[in-house]
Amino acid sequence: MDSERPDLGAMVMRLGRRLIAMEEPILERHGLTMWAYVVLTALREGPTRTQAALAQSIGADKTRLIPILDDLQKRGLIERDPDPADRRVRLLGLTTEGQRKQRAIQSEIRTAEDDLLEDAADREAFVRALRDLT
Amino acid sequence: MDSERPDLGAMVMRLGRRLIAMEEPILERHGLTMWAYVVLTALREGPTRTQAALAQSIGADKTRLIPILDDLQKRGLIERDPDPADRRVRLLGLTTEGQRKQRAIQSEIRTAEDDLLEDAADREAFVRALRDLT
DNA sequence: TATTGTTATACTCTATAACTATA
DNA sequence: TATAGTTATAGAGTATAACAATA
Repeated sequence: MDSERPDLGAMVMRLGRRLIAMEEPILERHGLTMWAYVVLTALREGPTRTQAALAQSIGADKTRLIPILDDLQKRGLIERDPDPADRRVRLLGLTTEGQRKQRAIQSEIRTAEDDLLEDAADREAFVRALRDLT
Repeated sequence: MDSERPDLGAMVMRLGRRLIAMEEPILERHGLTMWAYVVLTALREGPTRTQAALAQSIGADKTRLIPILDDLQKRGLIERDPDPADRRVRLLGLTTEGQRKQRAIQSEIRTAEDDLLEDAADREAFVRALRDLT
């Protein structure tokens, strides 16, 4: 391994900030925050049974989720209904409109990512290694 | 490029958090915060002429730097003297002890990073691409 | 008047603790 | 009593604005 390179953490975090800066204008055009998009993307994998489970899966606190879910629900992007079997629990899922929106945003982000990766040799290997590590 | 993968930003940020979690115990053993270590590492590249320039080079606000520099100076890890040619300016550099400390920490971090990268195929390509992108 | 560094203040993000409703 | 969700509050981290020293 190359012995004279910046710390991995520093490089990765710098790239992360760059990617987020790239995504932000896209999200803003769609009127969503980063966390709201993260929620839509997590729900796309499949519906979630409790808000606490969703919070954990995206690395957020359950209390942080609430205003985000309020907004997404108000805008008709998610469903959030009490579980008839245990009315303490809220069943969460994407609406058709929510699915459409998530796909539209992700597609724009993918295009921008591919642009950015153009600069890198070994970009297929980069993405493979990234998947292995996460 | 693989069409069914998580967003690059999500993966990169997740890896970044993992790397930081890995570095934190090392830094704690040395009694330094992440930002203090970032400052030592930036100064290792060579002395800096103004605090504002240092702040910008590490992506921090100049006001955030001040308590960090206060602490590093008090502990004898950096020099911070008014420039005789323009006494508004503080010349910043590592002391011998500061250099020693930075090298010791970086070496420990490198060892831990190499452990973590073991899990990934294509790790040389990964690091190359990461350098290209940052 | 402009610039470097510093201090004081405000703002944003996040987590902790207390509360409501169900079980 | 225990748990899911919610609300209220407090803390950390960060940025903005005002200030002091020097040019």
